[in-house]
Amino acid sequence: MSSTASAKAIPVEDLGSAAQRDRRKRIIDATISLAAQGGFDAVQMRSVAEQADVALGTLYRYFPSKIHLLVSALGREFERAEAALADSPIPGETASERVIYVLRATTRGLQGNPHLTEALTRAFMFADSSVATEIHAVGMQLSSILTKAMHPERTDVTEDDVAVARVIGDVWLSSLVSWVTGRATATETAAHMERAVRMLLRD
Amino acid sequence: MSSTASAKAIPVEDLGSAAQRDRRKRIIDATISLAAQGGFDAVQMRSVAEQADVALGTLYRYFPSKIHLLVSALGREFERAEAALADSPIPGETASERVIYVLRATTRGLQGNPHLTEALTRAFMFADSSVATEIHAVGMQLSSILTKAMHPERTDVTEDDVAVARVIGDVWLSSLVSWVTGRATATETAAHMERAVRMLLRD
DNA sequence: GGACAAACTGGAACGTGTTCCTATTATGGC
DNA sequence: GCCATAATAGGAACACGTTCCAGTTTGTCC
Repeated sequence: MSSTASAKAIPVEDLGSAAQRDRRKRIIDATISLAAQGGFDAVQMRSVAEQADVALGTLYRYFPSKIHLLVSALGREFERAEAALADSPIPGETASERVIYVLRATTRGLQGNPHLTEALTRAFMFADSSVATEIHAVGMQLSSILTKAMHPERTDVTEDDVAVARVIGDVWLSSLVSWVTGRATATETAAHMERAVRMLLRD
Repeated sequence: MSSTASAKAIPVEDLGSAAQRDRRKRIIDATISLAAQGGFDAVQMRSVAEQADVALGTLYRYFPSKIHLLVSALGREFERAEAALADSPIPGETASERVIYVLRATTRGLQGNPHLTEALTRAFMFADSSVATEIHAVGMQLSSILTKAMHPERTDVTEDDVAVARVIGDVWLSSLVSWVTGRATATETAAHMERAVRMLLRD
């Protein structure tokens, strides 16, 4: 895994035929399935290609590296989480209560699938600038989830809100890394995150 | 790079002979030299062994994986930074001013050597529980640097101080990752960190 | 100094991410 | 339907982290 994979991934929009969109979907399905089963190490490019019923070269045409592949999978998982949260209003009287609720819900989802979380988190932390597009998408999703939890009614957010959301995101990521790498328990992780949120959103 | 390197590194204290301490030093020297030159990818185990004038098997006896090696190098760099800061009192009237000073100084040091920083940061983020000992040491160093900046006079620190220091450390790490992976400029990184510190230490 | 164990050397070998090449198959324009 | 082009299949080949082994050197105890 060199960190200098230079080629770009094929954007989803450029996938002309239905067969191509289907291949792409099969590839990400295979990725998530393998990751959920055995984590980062189990997502082997040959296995993904085989399970997606696609040649190795084709896999690399769609995703120029294992990291691109996993970060794209992360994006899809985030979309799911965002959609699930949008279904019902977020409970909680204050911003910090709502943010903690969202973090708990999301983290619970992640911790229910430790291998998958490990694989996706590792990929995210290892990604370099060649994955900037995919990373940026994920960052926007996270920021959107958090600012929505802070101010469910507002559609515009202040610069300060974004800054707070970014710090919370930072803490969340660091905690996630500590957890997936076995340096902290789920309980410790949750406690640390909630403490940080209360420090940042004193309401 | 499998994430399941199981063996333990040889603790420094267990290195009996002077020849062994010297080998260990040569290995870390070579690691830092290669990392400073070409980053994570340039730290190739064969190159490190060759430059340290040591057989590949011996390198693996001292450091059971590339990650252990780089995290140990990070520890040595942190020791240097901590010693440099201990030399003179930290300027600044308030805790946040002093913390920002320390972060600026440290970050400047890191950004003066982007390849080295990239290599060490990547390794830190990728480390799993088999590197827990080394990681813990680095975490303690960082925490100590930050709490000292917050309260230069005090020798005891409260639980709250440690929690704040941990959050600042989280933000610092995330920012560092954004920077080394080319997703944020040095200026953006610095601004984000300082903003976070002011949010956390309102003094 | 000799005998034994531990450490070291040099290098082969293996796994997995990545690249590359050729033959075959789908796709779109006429 | 037919051709030109692109996309895919299948698989060899390469790079680097890691493991392993046979032989040699170093260190320790008597």
